[in-house]
Amino acid sequence: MARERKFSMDELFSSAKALLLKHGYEGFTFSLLADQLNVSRGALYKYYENKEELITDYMIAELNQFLADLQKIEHCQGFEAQFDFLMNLIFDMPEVQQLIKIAVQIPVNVNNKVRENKEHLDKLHLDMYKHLQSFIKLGKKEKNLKAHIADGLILGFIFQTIAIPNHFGIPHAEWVASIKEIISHGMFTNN
Amino acid sequence: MARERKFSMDELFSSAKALLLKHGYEGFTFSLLADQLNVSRGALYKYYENKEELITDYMIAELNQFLADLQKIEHCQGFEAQFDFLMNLIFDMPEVQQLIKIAVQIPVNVNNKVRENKEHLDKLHLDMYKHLQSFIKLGKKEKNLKAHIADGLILGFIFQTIAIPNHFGIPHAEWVASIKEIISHGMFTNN
DNA sequence: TAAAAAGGTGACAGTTGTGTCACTTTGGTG
DNA sequence: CACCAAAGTGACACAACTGTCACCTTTTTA
Repeated sequence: MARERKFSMDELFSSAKALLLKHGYEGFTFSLLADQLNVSRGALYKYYENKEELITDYMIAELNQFLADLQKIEHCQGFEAQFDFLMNLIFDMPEVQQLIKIAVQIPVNVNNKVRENKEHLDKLHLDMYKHLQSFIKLGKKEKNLKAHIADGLILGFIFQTIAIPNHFGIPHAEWVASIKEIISHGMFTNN
Repeated sequence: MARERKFSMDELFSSAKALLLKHGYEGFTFSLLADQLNVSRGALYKYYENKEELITDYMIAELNQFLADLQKIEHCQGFEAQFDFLMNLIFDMPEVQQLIKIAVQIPVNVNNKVRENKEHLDKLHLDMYKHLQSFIKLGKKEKNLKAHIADGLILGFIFQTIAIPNHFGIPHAEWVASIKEIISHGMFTNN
């Protein structure tokens, strides 16, 4: 029993995402977002008291989505298949790492809702790492991954590489294949 | 014939650097910088008309320093030595990549000085890539680097890896050694 | 069809950042 | 010592962002 909304939650989140990536946390404002959604600034305050609440709320949704996709890694049999699955997943959502970086900048002393959201985010982030850790463990057990390299570095390495800027416009397929090759066997020949 | 300055150019640059890395381009303000230097905001306007001029000026200095250090790569004989030199250099200046990213956000329509500075920055950035490109060429000639992987990806890969966050506090020496190993020969065993 | 509920608007006051400028402080030089 | 130039200060006017609120609009349902 109410009027129709001028924007959906999905539209709000995807606009927020674009603005966050473009302007960074401190450059993100309600004015920019309202303009993007063709709505008055005041309307946004019906849903969120301040930008910290809005951003954390959006990020929880984004990370939940990523985690849901990540769960499907269980359907892949064997390490090689799981490795391919993970690489493709990360290539499909290359912004996740950047967003996690932005999340760190959000101050928690704004109000209780923000503090709760931040804790929720931390929990999701930890969950993500636990899942990936078990993937790494499998890799080391199956003797595909070098055992002497720390788990945290292996994960960091994989996540970081998808953020390499493709300045020279190398075709996506070649780009992905080369990155997989370097991660797997390095950029040195065997002479 | 003048009064002594309350801050040196070096102090100004290193404060600017810290604030840029902490708050990002849009979060950087003259107020923050003035506070950091224990000086009034007005004093800064004696040197720069706006933050764009200041930031680009600082970045030119930073990139010049990096390029000067990079030139010394010529003193290293052979690809392996140059590779080690480059990795160590990049590990000593891990912020350079992040700063280049920030530089992209600076609008050029502020005034002519900013436009000139931005062009200068682009030139330096290009110089940097040219130097590194010749290093890559040497590597491919000596058959140490896989020839079928694009130069741009090899460089991007090396620069990107130094930005991997060391969340779990792995000791620096182990961290660096592992990264060199993965870049060189990958994270897979040879079974 | 009138009331209720939710969505939306524009204006207001407060805060923070910007750019400028008249003025003061400091230190070297004739 | 007087003066000059560079360095620094604080106040002013303006612009942008923030949070709130009275009021209007749209839709449902009793």
